[in-house]
Amino acid sequence: MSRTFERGSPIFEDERPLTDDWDPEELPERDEELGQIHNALAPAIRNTGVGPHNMFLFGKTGQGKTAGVEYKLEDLVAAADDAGLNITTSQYNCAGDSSSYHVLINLVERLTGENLNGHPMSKITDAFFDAVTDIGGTVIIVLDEIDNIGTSDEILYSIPRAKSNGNIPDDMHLSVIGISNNFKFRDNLSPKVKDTLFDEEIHFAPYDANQLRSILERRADQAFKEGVLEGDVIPLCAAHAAQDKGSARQALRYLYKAGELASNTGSDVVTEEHVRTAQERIDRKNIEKGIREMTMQDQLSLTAVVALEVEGQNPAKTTEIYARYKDIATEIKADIRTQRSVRDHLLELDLMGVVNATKKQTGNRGGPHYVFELGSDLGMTLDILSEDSRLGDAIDLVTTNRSIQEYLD
DNA sequence: GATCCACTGGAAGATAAGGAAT
DNA sequence: ATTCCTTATCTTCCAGTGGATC
Repeated sequence: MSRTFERGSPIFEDERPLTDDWDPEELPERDEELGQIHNALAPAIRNTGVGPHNMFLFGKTGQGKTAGVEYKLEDLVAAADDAGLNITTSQYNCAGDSSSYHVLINLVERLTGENLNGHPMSKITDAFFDAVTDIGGTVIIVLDEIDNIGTSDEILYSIPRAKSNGNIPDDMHLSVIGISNNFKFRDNLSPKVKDTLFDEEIHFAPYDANQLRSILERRADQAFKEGVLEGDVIPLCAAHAAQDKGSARQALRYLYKAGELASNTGSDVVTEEHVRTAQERIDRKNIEKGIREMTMQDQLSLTAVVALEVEGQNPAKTTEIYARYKDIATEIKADIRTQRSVRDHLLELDLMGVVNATKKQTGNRGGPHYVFELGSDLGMTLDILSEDSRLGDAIDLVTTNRSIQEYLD
C-alpha cells in the first residue's frame, strides 16, 4: 500500500502543546512553589537596596521547575518595565558543560559574543563580571541542570559573593538561580557554597495523578480536535505517570504517542488501547536506556532482584538479595562487592525507578530495613538483560531454574 | 526494662583509572 | 616514562534504631 503525505489531521489541532519546549501560560499545580519563587524575587522590584535572593530549585525531571522559573521571571521583567527598573535575566542550560569553567566561558560568550576558551580561569571570571557590570541594574543568572558541573562548583560561590568581593559595583545586584534534578548534587556541594546559596531552597515534589490530569486536560484542549479523546485516555496517562515518576513530561509523552498511534493507524479517535501501546513502547525504551547505561555492579544487583522476582520471592530483604547477587556474580565471574556496597547499588536502582525500595521499621528482628522488588515490567527487564552478553548467561540460568521450578510444581 | 539482633547510614580511608604535569 | 592529582567506587568500621526476646 502506498501512502501519500497528507496535510492536517483528524486527531491533532496543534501538536505544539504536547512537546517539551511548550511554555505553559499557567501552572496552578505549582502555586505554592511559584509563591516561594515570587517571594525570593520580590526584593528586586521593591528596590530598597537588596537584590533578588539566590535560590536553588530541586526536584525530579518534569516537575515544572524550569517552566516555573521562566514564568515568574517573565512576570518580574514585565513588572520591572512598568516600574522603570533595569532587570536583566539570562537563562543558561548547563547540559554538556562538565565544569564551572565551561559554564563561565559560555555565559561570557552569550553576554559579549566573545569566546575565551583556553584563557585562564581568572581572566574569564573578570570578563564575566565586566560583562555583567556593563549591563548594570539587576542581573539574574539562571543555571539549569547545574548538577552537570559536578564538584567544580566555584561558579556557585563566586557569583553570590561578587559584590562583597568587589567584582561588581555596589549599586547593582547579581544573583543566581540554580536548578537541579539530582539530589546528590546538593549534598556534594562544598560547605561554603551551601552557606551562601541555600537560603532559598525550593523543593518540587512529584505531581500526583490528579494534578497530572488537570495539566494534561489543559494541554489536550489546545492540542486535540474536539471529542477525539475517549473518556479514560487522560486519566490513564496521568495515573501511569503518577505511579512511575510523577513527571508531567512523561505523562505528556504517553498522551502524544497515543495520539500519534491513532493518527498513524487512520483512527479518528484516541482509545485506551492506543494509550496502553504507547505506554508500553515508551516504558520499554526508558528501561532499555536505563539498563544500558548502568554499571556492571548495578546490572548485577538488578539481576539478583529479577531472579528473586522470577521465583516469587519478592519483596526481599537486602541480605536475601545479596546472597543471590553473590551466586550470580560467581557464576559469571564478576567481582563480588560487599553487602554495604550492593545496598547502595540497590538504592541507586530505586532512584532510577527500575526497582522499588521500601523502608520498613518493623520486622521479625526489628530495626530499620529495606525490602526490594522489581519496579519495571518483569518480561521487559528479562528481555533487555538477556541481550547483554555476560548477564545473558545469568538470566538463562534464572529462567531455566524457573522452568525446573514449574516442572516440580 | 535490659539486652539482643539484623539492619541502616555515615564517615574515613583504600584502590583503581584517567588526565595533566613534569 | 614517571609522578602527581582528581574522581569515582569500594571497603571497613561503627554508632544508631527499634521490635523481639528474655
